[in-house]
Amino acid sequence: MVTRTRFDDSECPVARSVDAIGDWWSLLIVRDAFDGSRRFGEFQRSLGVAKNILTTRLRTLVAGGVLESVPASDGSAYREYVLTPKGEALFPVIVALRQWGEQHFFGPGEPHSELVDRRQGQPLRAVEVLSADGRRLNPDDTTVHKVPTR
Amino acid sequence: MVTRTRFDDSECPVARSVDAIGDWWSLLIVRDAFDGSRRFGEFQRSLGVAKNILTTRLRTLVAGGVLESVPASDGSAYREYVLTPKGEALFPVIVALRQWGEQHFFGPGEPHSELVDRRQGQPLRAVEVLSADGRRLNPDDTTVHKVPTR
DNA sequence: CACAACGGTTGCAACATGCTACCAACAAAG
DNA sequence: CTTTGTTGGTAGCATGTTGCAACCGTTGTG
Repeated sequence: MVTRTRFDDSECPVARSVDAIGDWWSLLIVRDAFDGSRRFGEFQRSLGVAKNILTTRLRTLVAGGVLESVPASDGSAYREYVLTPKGEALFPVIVALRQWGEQHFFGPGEPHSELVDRRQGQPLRAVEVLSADGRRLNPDDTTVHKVPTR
Repeated sequence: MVTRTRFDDSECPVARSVDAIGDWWSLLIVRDAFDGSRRFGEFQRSLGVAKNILTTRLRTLVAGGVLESVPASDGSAYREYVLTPKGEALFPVIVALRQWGEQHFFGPGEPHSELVDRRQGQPLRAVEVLSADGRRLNPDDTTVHKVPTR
């Protein structure tokens, strides 16, 4: 086969997550959904993606339980795509990716969109990995317990 | 053109991050690097990826400053691939993805690999998004400041 | 020196991506 | 109610990318 390799049966949660999202477009769709996009046309204009691609990605995300297709909120006969709780749980992933990008791909004065705390208008604190008792962990402070392949 | 669309000039940091990583294989390579893999063959066996794919992905990651190619630590003439500081900064992204996967893609008793605190052997605390003053933020508590497109 | 392991490269065939054109259902204006 | 524009797609095509398998030089090993 030459289809893209699937990871949905991996015992590694990272692999399954990656598989469920599907591709980068899907992740940017989720980003836009966090940012308030709901309609097909909104996603299309914001992303500049071809409509057939957007169609398949939205379908995949709905099938994967990340998005949900609901009747439009303005009473029209169209439909809208909104995040499910499972989709909303991707928030830390998107924020972490955003912060990584901010730190490494923009020059000091280079403008970029910014995610801020709505209540105070302040940028967010950097996402951290913490131990059960609250210590800040670096990669070296952790280790992976592999499950025996049986 | 039919090349995959690039996002490296987007003003959105999420898009640039996504573009820099390249594809899912690359992310899994980074995951394995956090898990201690260093050699070409280690990545290849762990991922089961075709060698030509692995070759190009490693090259892309090195070019993007995520990995670095260094002389092998065992004194042999081979080379190894290790994370740069920029690559290590992806740690929260991987952990967040892992936790999302754990929560949504495994049955209660289904076995999966697990990332634990090395010192105490305990699973990690869930990654959270916090405001500057430490409040836990949900997606609705935040808003994106878009930069004018000029 | 022989032989295996390592780290690739090359050449396909199949699939995915992206573009453009097309189209049906809906909405708004007249 | 008819015209016109918007919304949300589908269909077809050219090209790019993926994955497999075969091959190959270099390095380590007995």
